[in-house]
Amino acid sequence: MNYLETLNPQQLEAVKHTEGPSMVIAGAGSGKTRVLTYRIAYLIERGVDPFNILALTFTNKAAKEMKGRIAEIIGQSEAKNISMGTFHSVFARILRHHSDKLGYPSNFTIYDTQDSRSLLKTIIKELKLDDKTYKPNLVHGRISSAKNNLISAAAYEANTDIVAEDRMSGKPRLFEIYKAYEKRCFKAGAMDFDDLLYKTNVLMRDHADVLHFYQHKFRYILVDEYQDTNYSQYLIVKKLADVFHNICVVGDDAQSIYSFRGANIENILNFKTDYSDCVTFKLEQNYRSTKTIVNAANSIISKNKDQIEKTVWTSNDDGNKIKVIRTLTDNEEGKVVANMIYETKMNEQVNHSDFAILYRTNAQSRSFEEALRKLNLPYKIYGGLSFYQRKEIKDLLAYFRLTANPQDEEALKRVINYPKRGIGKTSIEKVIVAANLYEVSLWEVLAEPNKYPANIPSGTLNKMNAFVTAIKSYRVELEKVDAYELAQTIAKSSGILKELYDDKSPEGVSRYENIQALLAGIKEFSETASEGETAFLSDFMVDVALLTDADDEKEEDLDKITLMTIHASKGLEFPYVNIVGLEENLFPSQMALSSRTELEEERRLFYVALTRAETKATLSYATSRYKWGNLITSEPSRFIEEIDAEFLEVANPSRGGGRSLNQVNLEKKVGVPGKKLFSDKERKLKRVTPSDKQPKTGAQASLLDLKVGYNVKHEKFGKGKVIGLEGTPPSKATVFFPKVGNKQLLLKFARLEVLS
DNA sequence: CTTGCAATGACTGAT
DNA sequence: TCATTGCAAG
Repeated sequence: MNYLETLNPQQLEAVKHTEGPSMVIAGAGSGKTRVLTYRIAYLIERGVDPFNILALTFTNKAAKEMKGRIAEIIGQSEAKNISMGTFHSVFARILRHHSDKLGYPSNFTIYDTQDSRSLLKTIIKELKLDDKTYKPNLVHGRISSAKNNLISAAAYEANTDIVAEDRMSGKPRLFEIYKAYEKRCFKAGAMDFDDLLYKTNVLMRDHADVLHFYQHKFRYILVDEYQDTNYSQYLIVKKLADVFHNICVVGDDAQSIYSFRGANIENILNFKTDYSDCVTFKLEQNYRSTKTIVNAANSIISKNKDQIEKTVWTSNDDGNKIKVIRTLTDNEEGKVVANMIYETKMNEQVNHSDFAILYRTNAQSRSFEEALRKLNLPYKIYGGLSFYQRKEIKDLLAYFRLTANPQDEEALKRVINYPKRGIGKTSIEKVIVAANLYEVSLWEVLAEPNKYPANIPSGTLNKMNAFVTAIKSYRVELEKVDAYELAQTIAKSSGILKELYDDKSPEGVSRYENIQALLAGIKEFSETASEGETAFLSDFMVDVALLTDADDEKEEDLDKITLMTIHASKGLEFPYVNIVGLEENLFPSQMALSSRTELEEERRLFYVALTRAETKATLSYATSRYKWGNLITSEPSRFIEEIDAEFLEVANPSRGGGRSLNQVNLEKKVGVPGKKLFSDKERKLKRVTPSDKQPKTGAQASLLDLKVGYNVKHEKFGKGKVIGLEGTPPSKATVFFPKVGNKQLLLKFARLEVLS
C-alpha cells in the first residue's frame, strides 16, 4: 500500500472515496493521471474484480500507459481484465458483440472521416445538389453534431426547428442527405465514428437485457477528461452508472477544448445536479510547472467567464520568465525557434525529447520541420497525415476491409479500379444507380449481375466478375490462414505490391516501404496469437480504424523534438515548450472570433498549451506569414497581452536595444531579416500582377541595358551601385546603397534612374 | 477508358 | 503551396 503515501491529502481522499458518485476537478499538472491509476489499483486491492471496472480515457495511448502503471502495482494478469480505452474503442468492441441486434454484421467496417466525406460527396452528387452550397465538410459536421445529440435522420427531418434552421441557411435538403447517408452506411455494414457512440445508445435503449448486463458488469466507472465528453457519451455513462452510482469523473473545465467535436462543457458543470450525493474533490497543487508558468496561465484563464472556481498553485521555483519572440516571417520563426532549441540543448545538456513545438494548425509545421532539418535536429510530428491515412495504406486496407466485409461501399469504390483494371467512372456510377434502385449494396450488384442488371457492357462485366472472384477467393481464406499470410496474398495478387514496386520515384519507394511496414505490423500481430490459436485478418481490422500514430510509438522516436497541435498535446508535458504562431486570426483562429464562447475555447486552448511546460515556455509570432502561397501580414495575438506583463520577457531579435549576445548570434544565423522580407514582397507582387508588361519607354528604356557596376538612383534609398543582375533583358537587380545596404529590386517597380 | 494538363479551392481541431 | 477535379485528346 506504500504507493498511497506518495499522494497529497486531496489526492488521497479522491482515491479512497470509492463508493458513490464523485467528481475530481483536477487543475493542470495536479497529478490527475496518478489519482486515476491509484484509484483503480486501490479498488482492486480492496477486492473489486477488474472485470467490473470500466475506465474511459481520451486516447488509446493514455489507456495503455495507465494499464501499464496499474500492472506494476497489482500485476499484469489482473490489469488486463479491466475494460479500459477510449469511448470509441471500448464501445466498438461491445457493438461487435451485439451487432446482430442492430442488424449489423459483427465485422462491420468503421468509416473514418475521409470515408464519411467521400460517401457524402457521392450522395450530394446523386441528389443533384450543388456541392458548393452543400459542402461535404459542412454537411458532415451537421450530421455529426446531430448524431452526437442522438438525433436520427428521421428525427432530424421531423424536428421543425432544425429543418427551419437549415432552410434559413440555404440548405433545405440537408435532411435528405442525412437520410441517404444513414441508409447507405447501414447497407454498407459501416459505422462512422459518431455511430460508435450513437449506436451504443440505441443498443442500450432498445435492449434492456444488454443494458442490464453492462450495468452490472461495470460496477465501477471512471471517466477521464470528462470536460470533453459530448451528449452521446454523457448518456452512455449515465445509463451504465444508473444501478450502482459508482461513477468517478475527472476533468478540468479550464481544459475543455473539443466543442467542435460536440464536447459539452455543461457535462462537467452539471455533474452535481445529476448526482445530488456527489462528492467533489479539487486538486489544485500543480507539480509540473514553475511559479511563473502557473501564474501566467492563471492570469490568462481568469479572463474567461464560465468556470468552476479553483486556484491552481505550486510550490515549485519561480523559474524563468516567459520569452516572447517576434519575427518577420513564418520561415524566420522556424529558424529562430530551431536555433533556440539548439542553443538550449547545448547549454543545458538536455535531451531532444525535452522540447515541444506546439501550434494551432497542422499546416504550421512546415517551417519548423525545415529549420530543424537544416540544423540536424531530430523531430517527430504527431497528427497531420497519420500512417493509417496515407493513400497507399488506405488502399491496401481497403482490400482487407472488402475481404472482411464486402458490403463496404467506400472500400469497394477505392480499389475496384486500383490497380487499373479498366473499370471506369461511368461503370461504377451505373452500379451505384442499380444498387440504389434495388436497394442493395454495390457488392451485391457486382456479385449477382443477373439478379440486379445494371446495363453494363459485357467486356466491363467480365472485368468486374474477375474482381469479384478475386475478393471471394480472399474471403475463403479469411478464417483459414493467419492475418499475415492472407495480407501478403492480397497485397501480391491484387497487384498493389507490384504497382508500387515498379514506381522508382522517391515517393514511390517510400510508398512501397510503407506497405512493407504495414505488412510487418500485421506479421507482428499474427505472432501475438496465443498457443493453438490463429490471429485472423478480420481480428486485425477490428481496431485499425481507431488507431493513430501516437498509439504505436517507435523505439527510434524516443529522443526527438515533438511537433504537434495543441489539441494533440493535451495530457502531455515537456520541460521546454514553444508555443508558436501567436497571431490574431490564427490563434485565436479566425473562425472563433464571432462568439464569446468560441473565443473562450481558444483561450482555454492557450491555457492548455502553456500548462504543458515544466520549466520554460516561449511564445512566438510572425508579423507576416504565407497563406496559400501569398504573404499576409498579421498582428500579435491578444493572448500575449492577456498574460500579466510581470511574467513576460519581450525579446525582439529584429530591432536594436538591450538585446543579449545570444540574440545577436541568433540574428546572424537567421540572416538579415530586412533582405528576407523584401524578397517575400517581390513574390507577392509577382503574383498580384501576373501579366509581365514591358518596362515603359523613354527615360526607363535605358534600364534595358543596365550593367553591373552602373550607378543608379532610387527615390527612397538614394544613390547606389548595381552589383548583380538577373534575366535578359534584366528584370531584377541587386543594388548596393551606402545608406541601407544591399537591396534586391524588381526593375519594373523600382523606378531606378540610371546615372552612368 | 486513360492520360495529361489547367483550373480550382482549401486551413481549424481529431476519435 | 498542394492536392483534387474537370476537361480535351488519344
